[in-house]
Amino acid sequence: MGKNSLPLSFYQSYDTLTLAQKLLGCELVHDSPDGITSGIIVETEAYLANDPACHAYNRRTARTEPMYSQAGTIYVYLIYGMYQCVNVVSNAEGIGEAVLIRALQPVQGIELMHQRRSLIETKTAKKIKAVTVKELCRGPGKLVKAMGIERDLHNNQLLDESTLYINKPEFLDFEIASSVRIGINVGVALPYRFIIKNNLFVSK
DNA sequence: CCGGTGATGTTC
DNA sequence: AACATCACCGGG
Repeated sequence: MGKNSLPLSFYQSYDTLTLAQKLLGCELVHDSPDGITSGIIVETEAYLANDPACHAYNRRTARTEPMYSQAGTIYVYLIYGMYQCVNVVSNAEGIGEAVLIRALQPVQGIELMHQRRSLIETKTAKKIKAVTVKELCRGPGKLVKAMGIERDLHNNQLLDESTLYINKPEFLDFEIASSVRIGINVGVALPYRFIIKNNLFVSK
């Protein structure tokens, strides 16, 4: 928390495709009761209002309503019954767009991230094999688990008095590469995925 | 490869 | 009320 965190005006200053790139190199921080965890954002995807892969595409419902609120709002959703993903809402109020955070390079609270990732919530709660630091936040479901992001953050804002916020860029000198997005069936040709080129913490 | 898992949106 | 869909992950 403090002077390094991005103000709402930052999220409001760019269109969604630009914001998805501007967030690369910034530090996502979660100040939870268990401790602080954080990581550099190394991979994002943009979801636009005219984009069939976007949850808010031709839909304005209870679930997608936060996507229509002001930029800097947090959109968390359940996917495949088991995993949560976190998005930064973008663009003006009334336009349903967001940026999905897909991978982090862990910085703070790495031990806590390991603890959170070490169990899966099956009936048996059996242990999964040990993960390396590189694997801790490599994927949208994994990073939400490692960061301890819960559904209660949904529809909150990324203010510095929030428990979840984003700091100004830690990395400044890098190249951005773009590609098609992962795991979707529509809008497959759109090059709306952005990564820090040559970063080892990007997902496959 | 393939199945687990449950909310959501759409259709009937 | 029933069904198809899904911005994922881990086991094999």
